[in-house]
Amino acid sequence: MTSTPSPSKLSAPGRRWTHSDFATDPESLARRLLGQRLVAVSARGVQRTAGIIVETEAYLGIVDKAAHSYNGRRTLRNESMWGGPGIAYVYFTYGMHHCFNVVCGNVGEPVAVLVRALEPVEGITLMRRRRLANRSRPHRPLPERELCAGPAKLCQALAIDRRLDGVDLSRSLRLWIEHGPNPPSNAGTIAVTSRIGVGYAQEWSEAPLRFLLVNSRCTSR
DNA sequence: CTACGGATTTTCT
DNA sequence: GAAAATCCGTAGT
Repeated sequence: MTSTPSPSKLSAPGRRWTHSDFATDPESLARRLLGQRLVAVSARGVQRTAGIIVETEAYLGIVDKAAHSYNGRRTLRNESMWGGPGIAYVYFTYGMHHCFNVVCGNVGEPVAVLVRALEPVEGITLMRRRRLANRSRPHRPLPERELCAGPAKLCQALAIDRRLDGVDLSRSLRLWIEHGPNPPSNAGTIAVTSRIGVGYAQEWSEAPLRFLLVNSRCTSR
């Protein structure tokens, strides 16, 4: 009976990602995050929202003109990019939006993966309420597939903001990743394209660093 | 379905 | 002072 491997030691659904799971290069992590579950708990610990990650982008750090840490740029805003594997990097942009990244790589290496879209799984009613707040009326009905179909949309739906910048995803009670029902070897269903919204990055704007689950209806485009 | 312009304010030059 | 890892509403195909 001891010779039977326990599935829970591999990637059992629901098991939380640990520190070492994040310690890999951004391209590998961007692929491996697809199919995994992002879970957020409200500040008072009551409301829980979650979704399956269906779209990611890798940001390669010092060499990557599209990365906030390009050329070693280190400021108050992007300090979390140096926090090491498993740290959340949440930034504010365009005067009104938040985006959520998972820092990875080696300790002190400013590389990360932007989570761009989720398939909603838990707390869908709450997600819809949050997404409809602060919108001009009248508005058209908001289909479930659009609740988290974009990096700022998912932050709104899961109430991720700068208060979660710098938290440790392997230890936080507010934000973490759980192993999804599918193993990372779902490579056949992954499409790769250039990254969105980084036209300023010249030759790096075309790099194939965006990853999507082809069969998902919840991606950003 | 695609295309475009405005919103809105932090952040860094 | 300018840009920003975006989104939404409107207009058109």
